[in-house]
Amino acid sequence: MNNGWAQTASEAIPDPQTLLNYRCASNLSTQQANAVLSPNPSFVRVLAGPGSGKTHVLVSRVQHLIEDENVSPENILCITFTNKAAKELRNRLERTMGADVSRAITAGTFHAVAARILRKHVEKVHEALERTADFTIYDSDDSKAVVRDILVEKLGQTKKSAAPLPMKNFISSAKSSMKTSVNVNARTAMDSALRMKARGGSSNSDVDDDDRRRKSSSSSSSSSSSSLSSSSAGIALLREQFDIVWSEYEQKLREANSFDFDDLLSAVVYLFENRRDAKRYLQNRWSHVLVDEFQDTSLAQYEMIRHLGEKAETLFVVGDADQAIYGWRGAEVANIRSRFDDDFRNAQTFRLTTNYRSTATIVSAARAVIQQSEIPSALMSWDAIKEGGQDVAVVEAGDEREEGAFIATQVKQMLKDAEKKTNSSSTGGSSNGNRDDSLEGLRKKDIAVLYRTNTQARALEEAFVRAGVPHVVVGDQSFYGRKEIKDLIAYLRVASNSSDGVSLRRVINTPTRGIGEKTVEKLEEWVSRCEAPSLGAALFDRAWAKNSDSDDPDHEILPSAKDMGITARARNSVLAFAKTLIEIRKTADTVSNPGEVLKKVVAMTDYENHVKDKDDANERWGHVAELIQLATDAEENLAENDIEGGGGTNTTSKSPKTTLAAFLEGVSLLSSSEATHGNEMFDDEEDESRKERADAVKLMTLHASKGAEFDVVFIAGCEDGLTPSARANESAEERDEEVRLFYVGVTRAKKKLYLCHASTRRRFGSKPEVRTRSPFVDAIADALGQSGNSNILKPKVPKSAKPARKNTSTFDWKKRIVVDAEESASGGGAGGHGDDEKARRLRRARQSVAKATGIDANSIEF
DNA sequence: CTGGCCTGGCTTTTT
DNA sequence: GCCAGGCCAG
Ligand SMILES: Nc1ncnc2c1ncn2[C@@H]1O[C@H](COP(=O)(O)OP(=O)(O)OP(=O)(O)O)[C@@H](O)[C@H]1O
Repeated sequence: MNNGWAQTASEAIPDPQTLLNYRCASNLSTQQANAVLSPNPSFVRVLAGPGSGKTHVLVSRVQHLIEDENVSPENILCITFTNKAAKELRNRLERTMGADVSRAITAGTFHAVAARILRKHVEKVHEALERTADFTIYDSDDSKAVVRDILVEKLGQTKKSAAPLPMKNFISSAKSSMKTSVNVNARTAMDSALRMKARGGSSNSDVDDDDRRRKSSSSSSSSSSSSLSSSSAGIALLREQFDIVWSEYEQKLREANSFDFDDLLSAVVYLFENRRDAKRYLQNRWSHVLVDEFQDTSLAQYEMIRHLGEKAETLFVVGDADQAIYGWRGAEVANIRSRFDDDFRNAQTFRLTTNYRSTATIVSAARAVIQQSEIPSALMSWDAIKEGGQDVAVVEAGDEREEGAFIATQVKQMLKDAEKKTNSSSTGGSSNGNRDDSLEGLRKKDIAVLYRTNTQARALEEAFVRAGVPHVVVGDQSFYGRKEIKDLIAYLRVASNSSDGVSLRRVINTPTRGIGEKTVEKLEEWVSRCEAPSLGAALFDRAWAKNSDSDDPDHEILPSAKDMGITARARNSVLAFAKTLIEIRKTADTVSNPGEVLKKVVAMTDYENHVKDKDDANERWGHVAELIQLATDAEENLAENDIEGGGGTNTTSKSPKTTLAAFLEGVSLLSSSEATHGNEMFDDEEDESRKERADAVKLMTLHASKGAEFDVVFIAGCEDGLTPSARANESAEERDEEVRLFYVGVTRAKKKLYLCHASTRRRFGSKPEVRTRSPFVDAIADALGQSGNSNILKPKVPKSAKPARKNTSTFDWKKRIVVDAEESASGGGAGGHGDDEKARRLRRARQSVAKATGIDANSIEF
């Protein structure tokens, strides 16, 4: 560490010649190069608008550290907002610096990095956390299940009246608004959550709405947006419930040797606060820390960075307060606005003021949007370098199907035009200066359709399938949400961590084996009677036996039926289950490939038969096969991501258990990996067919689009009440977050932006509702309309865009294909009575390709 | 205990 | 228009 500590920004700037050389070599503006080259030790904050090259600067900084400063890649930690972004960052580094480098740096989300830290260090804080290295990560569904059980068991609610989701969200708010939730009592947690809600984030009326509903279930007043949260009665009731739920929830997760998402961060912060040795170790390990999208960090995340950054050579954070869109889940803009500056007194701030991404027209549109903020943003000067033209279109459709049809047809047309242009190989841009609106060479992956709510994806996807345009729904959770997938994952979880109660209970009677609800209840009573730490321990590890002499080879797995308080018949079923799981666990302990373990699970449980009973047998079995494939491939991918591997000191050869735990961690944390699959991942690949498959139009939420960019962007559902959401309308902060969200969406577009809205839209399956155009679109129309020649196009929605054969074809949602009425009738239940194996496999393959390519399943040839 | 059929509640946004 | 939970017959 040299003495350059107290440098001011201007002193820190490298000499002009170096700067110039560097700029030329790496394609950076002066502003950007200044940030990139800031000498170590450096505490840098880059504040800049969309498309100004923040991520570009962050990547360049990494490159600079490695190439010019001789920093070892192992010592670099990059934190991104999504797993997708982490992967992209790795890809970019791989392209410029090779696979060895990109593999050696640590890149991941806060949660992924926290999980890795804990795998190695949790047991150092065992006294407080009571977790071991093979802990399970509970996803939202798992947490919800835990809360539901508590509501039913401890608060005497029925399964139906219980509303676990708002309570779970409230717990999550509490956790993300504190530095750490470890050892915090219910009262403190609740106060913290309430403060966060009051500060502006999101509405907290959900919890109270629920209480109200339960109390007076007859009145279905839907228009009640008045928040009961401010009423002391509401608070009191909530507090009463929360007191019980909070401590019970924490207890249950401890018993299950599990962390929820928020716990991962809390646990790491607790570790840093209490174990200097671990903190030092990690500070040394990652002496260079870089964080993208810093405006959306929570307090716990900020703390993680603060601890790691204390001794860092480089602490480099990048963000834009105008793009903060996660206030509703506890992100605090103050982290980038002021906290960073306050805590790191010698921090330098760099600003970037050029937008390299979008045309001037799109930049103007974006400006018009952000000016809608009620609490004005400190919008910095910010200019486009790309000349503008008629780049923004407003499209009105009759309803959501027509909207989808328009988008899909328009996409198809643009792709066709682009191909024509490319083929006729026009010898170059007729001199129109900086204006590059040619969509020549436009590829499907350069097009995105963005929307506010996930449900909108349905109509849009249907339109793309009908039009035969290949597409991916980014962030689609549906695969991991499937019953058969959850079942099998639950088996793996129990094998990995037998304390995992949620998974054990899911699996104990799937496939059904005569262990019903009553039996499970009795088993639980038995577990507490014999003071075993968990049901899993009692069933598989003889934790019911008082004497610990379990080495006796003749010992019984379970005691007598009488001791267990169940019938002999039930005991037989339970014993068979226990044996099955012990066997599976043995495999998991010795075989390092998760796919092999899965195969064992399927074999031991006769899962194929279980699946074959159902009518969607082929479909389901196909998913099982897919999961096995995924798990089989996982082993090699996981090797890349080991944080302790490259450090030099600890080259632990990975045990099968570690590999399995890592695979499961991946499943919980990065279920959006599917999306990455369809992206740039295979873009450099030789294999043309893979490349072809990776090229698809992207459908995603506005939230998921953060950080990305596309030549052509469609924003669907630009209607008041949807975008902006009617549910984020209780405070200026909430409304402003909607403004910023739309701003993010608009600024994803490089060349063309289509703002689509429907004059009527169906909610659920009911009657179409009349909708009005979003005020955001009005603002853009006003702003662009004034600027002389109207830059707004108004394409006609062609009537032919409507699906032609409305009555003869239906859309099969499970398979995502259009099914002809006749064919589906004659094809029977597609169950394949007389089908020989070959035909069945072919059909399955067609269906999965149909989804990825958008081609009608029946027309696919192999 | 199991499975099939019926009902109501639901839709912001995500690691 | 979907899914989880409830209800009921075997
Ligand atoms: N100096 C430069 N010259 C030319 N193009 C640049 C330059 N810097 C960045 N770009 C390009 O501008 C685009 C936007 O860059 P980048 O994604 O890094 O911006 P960002 O600030 O992270 O945006 P956002 O805030 O929207 O995520 C990219 O396509 C990038 O290649």
